Order: sequence, then structure tokens, then C-alpha cells
Amino acid sequence: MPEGKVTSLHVARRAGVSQSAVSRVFSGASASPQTVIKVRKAAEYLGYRPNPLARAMITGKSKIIGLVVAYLDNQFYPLALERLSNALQDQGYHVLVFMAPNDENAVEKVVHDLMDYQVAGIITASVGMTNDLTRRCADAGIPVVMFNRGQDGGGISSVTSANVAGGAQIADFLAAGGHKRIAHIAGWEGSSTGRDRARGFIQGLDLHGLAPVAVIDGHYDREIAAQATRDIMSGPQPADAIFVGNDHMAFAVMDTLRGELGLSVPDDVSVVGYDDVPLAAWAAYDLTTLRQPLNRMVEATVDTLLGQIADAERPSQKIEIEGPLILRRSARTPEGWSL
Amino acid sequence: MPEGKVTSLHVARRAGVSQSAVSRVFSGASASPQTVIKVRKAAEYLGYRPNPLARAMITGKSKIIGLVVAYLDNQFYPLALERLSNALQDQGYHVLVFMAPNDENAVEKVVHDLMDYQVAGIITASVGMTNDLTRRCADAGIPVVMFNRGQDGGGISSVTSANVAGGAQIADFLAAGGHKRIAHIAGWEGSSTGRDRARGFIQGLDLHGLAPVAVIDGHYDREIAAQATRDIMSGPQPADAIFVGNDHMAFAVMDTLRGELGLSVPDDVSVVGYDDVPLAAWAAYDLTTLRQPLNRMVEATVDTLLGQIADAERPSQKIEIEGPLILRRSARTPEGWSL
DNA sequence: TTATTGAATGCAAACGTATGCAAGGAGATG
DNA sequence: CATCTCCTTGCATACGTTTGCATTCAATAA
Repeated sequence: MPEGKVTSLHVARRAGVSQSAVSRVFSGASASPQTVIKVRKAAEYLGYRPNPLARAMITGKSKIIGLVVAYLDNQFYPLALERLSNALQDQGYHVLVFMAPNDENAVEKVVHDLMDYQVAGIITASVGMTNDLTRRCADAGIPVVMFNRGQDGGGISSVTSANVAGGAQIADFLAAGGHKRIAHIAGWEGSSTGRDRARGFIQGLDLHGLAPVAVIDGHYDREIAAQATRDIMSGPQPADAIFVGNDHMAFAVMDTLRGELGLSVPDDVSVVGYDDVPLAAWAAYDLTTLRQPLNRMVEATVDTLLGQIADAERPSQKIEIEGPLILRRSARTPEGWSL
Repeated sequence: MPEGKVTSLHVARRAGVSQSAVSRVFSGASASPQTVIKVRKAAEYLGYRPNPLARAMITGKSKIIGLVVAYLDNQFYPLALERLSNALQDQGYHVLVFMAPNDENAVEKVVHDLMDYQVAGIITASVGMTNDLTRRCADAGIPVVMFNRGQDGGGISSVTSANVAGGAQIADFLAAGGHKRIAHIAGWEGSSTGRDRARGFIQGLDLHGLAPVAVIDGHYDREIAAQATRDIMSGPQPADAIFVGNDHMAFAVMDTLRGELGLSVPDDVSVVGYDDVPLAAWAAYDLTTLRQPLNRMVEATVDTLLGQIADAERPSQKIEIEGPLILRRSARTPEGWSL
């Protein structure tokens, strides 16, 4: 029946050992079995819990992971956040959220905040100016994993799906469906993810002797994607299929095609997305899309990050995870491809 | 051109003052103008930033707000998270995410984690077992604000929209539209939000001499809401209007009505939601819904929480914010109501 | 001029933990 | 039995702040 703050010193006194012993028991250092038992017992009786802040001050590393994120509109990211946070909580870590600002020099502030909190590691997601930010943090010795985005320069880990292969898969699919005028509304060109998907897609089409009738950067933005759709469909070569760089934009494309232009999906135009967010499975869209295996991506992200935290010398990794094409009804399904 | 950790002591030496003086300058305590200038100058030169963890250890309060959240499927919550985090960042706080577990005794763990991190305050959102959790934290002297959920017992602040009034508004709207067989798929009965909307709605209908043909608890779950829709439409009195307890479920209801049952919305059935998440405005749903004013709710939440943090004696408040009914095309719009 | 006030400042002790170091003790080896 | 080795343990210090207390000093009042 203790009350107030109970510290390692209290536990030590009750267990009849030194404060150091208590510390060692709870930080996993070596201690004799009897000491461990005495300490654990006293700790339980007193309701002792090690103070993570004090611990962080000594070791210089908190059990906090900084999650830098720019926007949460795209359903993919909140879901990732949820899974990441759960996975990290299981490992004794917690997620501190940093909203990434848009203006250049506010990155400065975020970097400082991250270091102030002595975060053990950083995950970036959906953030634009990753280059500066990740580089600076990595230079400061903080492990960084870029989630759903890569970077050419070495030294920084990343976890993505196999975007080039994914783009190619979609090219195969649309070509097999007999589409002739294929357009691509791409993910933001500033993101490796967007570039890779576009590259794989165009290369894939090329293998079938096809070339896209249009490639427009949608900037991961609904409104820009909608405008791109209008442009494509009112041009000299209206598309009969559009591959959209992610589901979030694909929904806007479908809305525009059906609601505004009065076209039928997939009878007039096939639409294919990328991500397979839950919304893609809803009846209103029923979107054919390439699934990013969220669970495995999260798992890989956590593994990589914690690995680098445990061993600072561990080299960075660039992990790519393949995902399947999920066939639904927003795109004509070729003969022989099972829905 | 300093490097590594620079502490208040370094600043003190360079400014020719004591370490205490530096502390006072940065913690806002009194200091002479000259001292302030000397310290600021030295600090800037050295790139000094106060260590928030060390500060938290002394004061017992970190600049961290615990956000307890159960799920992020419903678009309303990620958006709230985004806005809350931004608003708190502006005030020098940061959001530490705690995923609320479903099983009873894991609440224990969350409560302990929250206290371990000496969070300055707590915001709960979308979480079921709020009663235990909030009560325990409030008892421990940590300010708590429940976001989008209320609680009967006093002592705990909450910010919601005017749910009873909102339910009534929707009743008026559907009655004015000439609907005769009105059903309600309610928010989870375990949440004040769900109960209040249902109550306001039923009372509102009553004023028009109407009574719902069915009231089913949808538990804020798509699948349960879909099943409720089937039940309602296959019953003896198929509804000609359904008020759904939030947008998230309303989308499932519309999917079921249109995709599965082949009915037209709003020609066969009017559907009204609650929240006005961005998705509600998308062409595929175009959902008539009662808007929860997210920005104002966030503002009120932050104000209330920081207020209670600044002054522990401040009494708890229960804030209700009214929201407008947003007319779109998922429900028949009565004569004279402008779309 | 002297007494009084009040602000500004430095000193030193916390806060709760981790950890290098030296001492102790048990077991193994010769 | 003596020597060596290795594992435990306690002591003491460090981490970077805040804050109570005592001191200094200038400014005001008498």
C-alpha cells in the first residue's frame, strides 16, 4: 500500500540491496538469481516502475520513436500509423508524432525537436522533403527508416513495396485487357515511389509494344488528379485505361469519370490504383489495385529500425516487398485472369 | 562551431553567469535584461537547446500529451489526430500515441505507460473503455479531455458536437422530406455520442408524430451496419430513410443498399450520416450529413487541456459545439431547403 | 546618512536512473 | 593449500535541469 512516486531506491531498501542492484535487475544486466527474486518481489509489492525519462537522460536514448508524417488524408497512412504504433508498443516503444511542415525552414524545427527528445529512431512517412530531414538525422547518429519511400543516396534504410515490378504488373494487366490508349496519372515525381511505379509501368507497356498516351504528375492530390483526368479525357486521345499512382487519387479519378464526365468504369475506361486501402474494396469503388502488403511492410520497418537501434553499426537496408494485383471491377479483367 | 551536447553549463560559462541564470532565462523566471541578452547570445552561438527530458524529470511534467486512440479506420479520427498534433506542436507540446487495447486488463498497461512518461495531459478519442481509463488518470491528477465522447460522471472534460440537437435536426430534415418509414442505425450504445444522437433523433421524430421503424446498434462497424441494413430492408417495414450514427457506417449502408440490394439512393431510400468527413463530399457517396466542426472541436480540446494543465484547480468543462446539416444528394431534399 | 525593500544572482541540493570501479566471494586449477 | 578467474555487489558519480535559500547590490524611503 505505497503511494506517490516509488523509486529504485525504495525498492532497494525493501529488498535489502543497493540501488545499483535494482537498476541492474530492471535493465537486464547480470545479477544473481536470488537478487533478482528479492528485487522483483519488492518491486511488485511497492508497485515500482522504472522511470523512462530518467533512464533516457542517462543513456541518451529514450524508448520513443519519432514518426514524421505530412498528411493523413490518404487512408494508407493512418493505417500504417496504427500498425506501427501497435508493433512498437509491443516492443516497449512509443510513437511521438511530428507533423512535417511544408515550408522549408520549419524542417529545422522538426529536426531539433526530434533530437531534443532523444528519440531512439525515426520513421518517415508521406513526407515530402525527406532528403534534408533524413540526412540530418542520420548524420546525427539516429537510425532512420523511410516508410513507403526510398532514396537514392545510400546510408538510409527504406521499406517500400516493389514499385517497379508493381508498375510492370499493371502494365501487363492492362495490355492483356486489350486496352490501346493507356494513360498514367503518376504519384508525385519528387517521391521515389511515384517515379518507380511510373518507370516500371512504362517499361512494362513497352514490352507489349505500347506507350502511354499521357503521363501526368498527380502530386498525390485529389484535385490535381481530377484535373488530370479531365485533361486526358478531353484530349485528342481519350484514354481507355488509366493507371493511377495510388488509390487515394484513383478515387478522385473515378469520381470525375463517372460523376462529372458521365463515363462508365470500366466499360468506357478502366481504372487501376495502387495500395489497396480498405476503401478500395468498398462497393462504391471496387477498385482493381496493386496491394501494398501493409503488415509486412510494417513488420520490416520495425525490424529494421530496432535492429539499427540495437546495433549502430548495422548497415542500412533497402527492403522491397512484392504485392499482388487485386482484381476487382474498376478495370476490365482479361480472359483467363480470375477475378 | 560547437559540437556534441551543449548544456546550460556551457552557455553559462560563455555568458559569464551561473548555470542557474541560464535556466531562469529559458524557463521564463525573472532575470535582468542584460543577463537575458548575454545568455541568449551565448546560447545562440553555441546552439543550445534546453533538454526537455531533464526538465521533465525535475518538474514531473513533460511537454508530452498522451493521445489514446482505439482505431483509425474512421477518417474522422486521423484528421483529428493531424489537427490536434499540429495545434499542440504550435504550443510546444507533442503527441505520444497510445493505441488502446481491447481487452480489459491491458488498459492497466496503458494507464501505467501514460504515467511513466509523465504526460502533461491526455486526450482520448474513439476509445471504448474510457470510463476506467479516464477516471484513473484524472484521479492521478493528470488533466484529461475526452474528444468526441462525453461521460456522465463529473470531473472530466469533454468536447463533442451538440449531438442531441444534431439528431433532432436530422429528424426535422427527414420529416420535412416526407419520409414515413424512418430507421436509425445508431452509434455504439456504449458511447455517449451514439446515445445522444439517437435520443435527439427519436425525440425529434416524436415532435412530428413519427417513430422510427427500427433502431439498431451499429457499433460504429461497417459490417454490423451492413447487416443492420439488410435486416431493416428485408423486414416487414422497409425503411424509406435511414439515419446512420456516423459517416463511416453510412458509407457501408449506402454500399449495401446500392450494390447488394439494388436500391437507389435517395430515390428508394434516403441516407443521412453524421460527421461530414471529407469522403462524404466525394461524388461516389455525396452524403447528406451533419457536420462536426472539426477545427473548432480541436481548438476547444487544446484550449481546455492546456488550461487545465496551466491551472490544476480549473474545473472540468463539457463543451458542445453545434454543427450544420450539410445537404447533399444521398437524401431527398425537402421543398424550400436549399441544397 | 542610514535603514529598508526588492530584484537579481549564485550555490547547492534535488529528480531517478545507469555505470565505471574496486572489493568481495565462490569456484576451479595446480 | 595457494593462486587465479570470474561473477556479484555496493559505492560514488554523472546525466541536465529546476528551485529553495542566502547573498549581493542598487534604489527608494525616512
